[in-house]
Amino acid sequence: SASELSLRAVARELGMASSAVYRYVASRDELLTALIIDSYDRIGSVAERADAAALAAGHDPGRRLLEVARAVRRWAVRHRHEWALVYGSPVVGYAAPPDTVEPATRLARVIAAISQDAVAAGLVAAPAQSLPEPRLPTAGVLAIAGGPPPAPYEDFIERSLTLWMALVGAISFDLFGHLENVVTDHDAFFDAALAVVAAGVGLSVPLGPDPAAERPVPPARRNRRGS
Amino acid sequence: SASELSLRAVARELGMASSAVYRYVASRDELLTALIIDSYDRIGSVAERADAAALAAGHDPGRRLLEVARAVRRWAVRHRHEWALVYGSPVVGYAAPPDTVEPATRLARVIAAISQDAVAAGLVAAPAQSLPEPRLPTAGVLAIAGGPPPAPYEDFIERSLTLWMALVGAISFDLFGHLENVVTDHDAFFDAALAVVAAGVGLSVPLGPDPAAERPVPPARRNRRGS
DNA sequence: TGTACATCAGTGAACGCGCGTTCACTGATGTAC
DNA sequence: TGTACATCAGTGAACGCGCGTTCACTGATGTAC
Repeated sequence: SASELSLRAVARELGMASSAVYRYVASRDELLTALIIDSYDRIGSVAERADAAALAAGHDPGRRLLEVARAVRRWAVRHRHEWALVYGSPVVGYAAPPDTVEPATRLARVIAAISQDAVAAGLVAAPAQSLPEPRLPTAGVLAIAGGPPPAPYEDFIERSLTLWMALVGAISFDLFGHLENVVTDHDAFFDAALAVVAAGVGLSVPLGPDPAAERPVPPARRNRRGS
Repeated sequence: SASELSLRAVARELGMASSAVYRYVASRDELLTALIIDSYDRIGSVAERADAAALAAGHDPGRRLLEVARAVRRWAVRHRHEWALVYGSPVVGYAAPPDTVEPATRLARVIAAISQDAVAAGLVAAPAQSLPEPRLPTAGVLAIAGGPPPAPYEDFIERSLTLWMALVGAISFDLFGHLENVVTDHDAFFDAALAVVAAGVGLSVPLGPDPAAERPVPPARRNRRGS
């Protein structure tokens, strides 16, 4: 997908000469970095907004996770190139600079927050088998999580990270074509896979008749300023 | 990674003129197809051999899954480009022909066989919450699985597919750099994540002190023909 | 209000590079008699 | 065993293309007096 993201292709998309791009970035690598940061930020903000909406609607952590996962997947389906840019094969000559790290964590933070809320609310089954010592998150991740989780959830950061990883993995797996001729309904399978992984983490994700169908489609509002 | 797999790059690697490659393939796309099929086949055969060895050693399904997952991951780490070729971002102008489908299923078949053996051996906890109807695998997948699974494991194919998807996802996530500065020990986290997902599927994967360490390293055998 | 000059966004031609693909060719190996 | 010819694996020059990058440029907008 790197060729769709060439400097000349971006210039073309913007309707300018390729040389004009150098007014804004110093090189192709800098352009790539800008595109990567922008994509991570968009994904992060989609996740944050979906969770905020679910929270405002009074949903429990399981349902929040489902809503966030669906929102991120919807974005990925609509922005395949950007998704592949950040979560697909690394671009060959390119090494992501440190500026990309923070935006990349935004999605993970949303998942982590939902997980922590679930633990705090007593909704998470204590793990049947705790992951063995030693604990694996780096100091940086541990700091973000606000220190090690309370017993008997000592390994809960590892479980949260697994959830995050599986979410990204499920979206990529489908987007990159590996569910073609494997599964009949990609949306339904995504929900199911999320529920399976979440169960492994100890979280319960609502299944079955699409919860989105619970709320009837609102009538078209033609005039947002109308009473 | 497509640029490392250009026709000219492959010719260079082989020490021949780029035009000589046309003696063997008709176009770049055909070369790509050959490389993809070869990679899928290697991955499949690594998985099959690892499972056969684990089976011969008398291991239970959980341990077999762990051994297969580790073997596939080890291969992926050593053949990053080939892994990215099949499981990374799709190559832009390229559509995989039907010949690639069968080799692509080999890894999935190994995972499915382990899952089925686990169910048959009564080692799988009946799911707390069954995935809702309708069933999602395509007719082709159902045929390979030997028909719908017995109650109360009706949704077991979906669960198996989730395991397969998460395995690929975990390997890619690490390989593509998303665990950098997230986790201290990538090997240990991989095992842990596998165990978490497997738990969601109902399978128990052995954890803790590396089971590979149980068997002492055999003394070097210099002469395989010796008594 | 008008003039002179600086700033700034964008142009278009040109460069060298690696790519996929073609084409006429070469030289070694195999087969026929 | 020796000669004549076909087959076959691989060569190397050439093509047109899209790429990243440079450079001197143009014309519109803003500022100083």
